[in-house]
Amino acid sequence: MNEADSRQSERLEGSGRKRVGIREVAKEAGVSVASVSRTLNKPSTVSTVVRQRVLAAIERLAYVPNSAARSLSLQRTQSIGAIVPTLDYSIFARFIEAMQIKALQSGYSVVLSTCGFGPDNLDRELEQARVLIGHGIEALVVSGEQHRPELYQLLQARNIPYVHTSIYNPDSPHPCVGYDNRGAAFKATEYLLSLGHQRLGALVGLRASNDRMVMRVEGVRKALSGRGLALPEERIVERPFSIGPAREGFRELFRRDPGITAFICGNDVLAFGVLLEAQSMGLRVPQDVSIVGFDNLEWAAEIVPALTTIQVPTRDMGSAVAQYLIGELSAIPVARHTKIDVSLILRDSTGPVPGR
Amino acid sequence: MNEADSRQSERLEGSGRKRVGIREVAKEAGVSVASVSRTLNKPSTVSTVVRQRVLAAIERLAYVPNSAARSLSLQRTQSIGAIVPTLDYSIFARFIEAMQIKALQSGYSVVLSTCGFGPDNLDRELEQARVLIGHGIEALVVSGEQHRPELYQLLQARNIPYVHTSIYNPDSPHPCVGYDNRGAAFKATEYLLSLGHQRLGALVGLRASNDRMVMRVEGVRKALSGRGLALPEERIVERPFSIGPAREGFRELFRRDPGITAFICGNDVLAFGVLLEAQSMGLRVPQDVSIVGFDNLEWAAEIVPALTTIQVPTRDMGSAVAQYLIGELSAIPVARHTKIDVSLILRDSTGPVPGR
DNA sequence: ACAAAAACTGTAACCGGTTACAAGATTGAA
DNA sequence: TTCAATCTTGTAACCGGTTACAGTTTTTGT
Repeated sequence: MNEADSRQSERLEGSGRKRVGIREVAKEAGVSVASVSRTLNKPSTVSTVVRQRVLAAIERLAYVPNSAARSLSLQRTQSIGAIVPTLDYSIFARFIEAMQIKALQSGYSVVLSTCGFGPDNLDRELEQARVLIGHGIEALVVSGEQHRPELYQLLQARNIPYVHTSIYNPDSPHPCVGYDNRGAAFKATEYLLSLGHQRLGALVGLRASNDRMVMRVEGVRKALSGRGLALPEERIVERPFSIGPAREGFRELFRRDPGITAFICGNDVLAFGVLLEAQSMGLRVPQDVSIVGFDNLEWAAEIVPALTTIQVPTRDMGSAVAQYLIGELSAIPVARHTKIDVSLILRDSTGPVPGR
Repeated sequence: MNEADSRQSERLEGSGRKRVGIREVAKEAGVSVASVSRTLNKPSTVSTVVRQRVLAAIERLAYVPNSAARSLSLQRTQSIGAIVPTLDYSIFARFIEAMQIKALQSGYSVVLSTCGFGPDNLDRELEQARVLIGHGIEALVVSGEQHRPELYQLLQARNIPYVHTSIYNPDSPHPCVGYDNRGAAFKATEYLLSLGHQRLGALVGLRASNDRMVMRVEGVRKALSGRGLALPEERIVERPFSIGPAREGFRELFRRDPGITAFICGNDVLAFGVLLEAQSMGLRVPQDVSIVGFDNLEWAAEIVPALTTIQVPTRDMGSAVAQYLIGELSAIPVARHTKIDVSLILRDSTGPVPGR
């Protein structure tokens, strides 16, 4: 046994004394292990005298049950997995936070992973899911509805409940708790159309690895086609979700078509980049160009001009996801598809089309 | 057995088929369970032919090891707990994300909890720690160095390694990975002093439940007292970390003392609120008032004027924390106190004191 | 007072991995 | 060719809880 091993086992055993298990407690209290277990889990099935002797013994020995043994025996780990693209975006952070708080109320912990926004996100997601399943999660939540088929195989083979989130698709065979991305983008576009805009540009995330972006573009197109208009691919630019790339993306869109009067953005960060770059190019917002974001981040109301955007109640979504999964796990009937309502927040970054 | 139980056990058993364990894999591959276990854990001790048959069987049966059983056998859960005030602040989100990614490289998962910024955060932290320990975390990271004594008792009784983070205190008996809050605030204040400012105001978070804020105020005071100046309590206002309260906090500070020429803020969100409110009151930044933030959030460089602030490499801190804890767990010698360097980023929200 | 029912308690098997130990196979040297 | 050293492999005990089942005691009903 080398030094590392000995320090290791020292930690495990806890300063020399032998680790106390349920058998030691039973002996100390002069009862059987079953009585100890019952005292802890179903106190009502045990006589007062036994219960008190057990509790005293537990106290005396500073006994703490081993959760791995309990999990193994019960075949439940009391933990839920979550995979999101990143935590470094308020929407997801709030979502996870709300979900974690809700889960805790039912005694579940949340085990977290991120898969990024990159082109390999589906593979990374699958990989993370393997790790999480290996860690014994009882349920899993993933973003969007585009996933590797192997993911579903893994989950279904083990009968692990899961949900798609950030999207709402009542026609999907998969359960989901989310909002209607298409509808939200449709609504925003309708509003721009009502202001007279006809030539829109879109700055979105990487659609190849983000189905929400695909749906939002579809929503824009649906609204446009209702008026005989269109959003050609050359007026769509994809950029990562940060300000620098967004500014550059705006220049690219403007270069391709300086006649665009309204920019619809994949999220508020992109919108902020567009706003900054437009302003630094001397364009007035909203007099010269209108800008619409998505997510309603905290600062969206505060920047100048305040951003017109889509409000998404992410915290509610997090709670609802936890509730759905816990419902599934406790065999409480829950709706397979839950719609979270979003709303269009009108602020100062949008205005009538110029020259009207 | 009621309906709920039957649905429950149906899930556990997996659509009729018996759950595959290591014994099923062994049978499928025509080897012993030991060989399967060895193929997974010490492939070099197993012949190529056996290894391949085992891997094929694992593939065929879509076998995933049961982590509870593994934990029980090895006496380790391969998970690390983390408690942060909130995820809904980029600094913490990035920290957790980096930590999670680093931990994963060594096969550890991160189990997450939040305790808020409120006055009860220490109690909530303790409560969350209990849950996490109950979940079998092998190590724990907490923010700051102010914690309930019971927390340390819990951890020490079980020999669970832990770190303080977001602070650096080489004199503490507790290990930490963080930055020097006092020093950072000192540096920022020195800079303001060099610009001729003498009358500073501070808008910070709730100090009663946030020792980082206490230290930052100390840093400011230390720099001031070096020049025979002071920061009286009436020029300190505490507000929650969001824009609305920050704006209101600025008004309060301004009301108490309209002669303040520089505002040093507990973080960038507070600084942004101050900036917005100052501007909306007709004050020019930095000609009339200077503003300094803390954290260097993504948009700090982009707002107008760009924010002078303290840059904190939170991702590095997250990695370092994971590394420290994993080092402790593997009995690899690691420094007990790790300092993360921060730097003052000079931008446009600070300028010479007016009238000079 | 006595039988039946209810309440309580204990024994031992089980959950699904890991690994000490023993046994069998292979290699290499003499 | 033979025997020891080395490499592979398998068996079965263990990790620390839970709980079915059986046995014992107490309560209840008549």
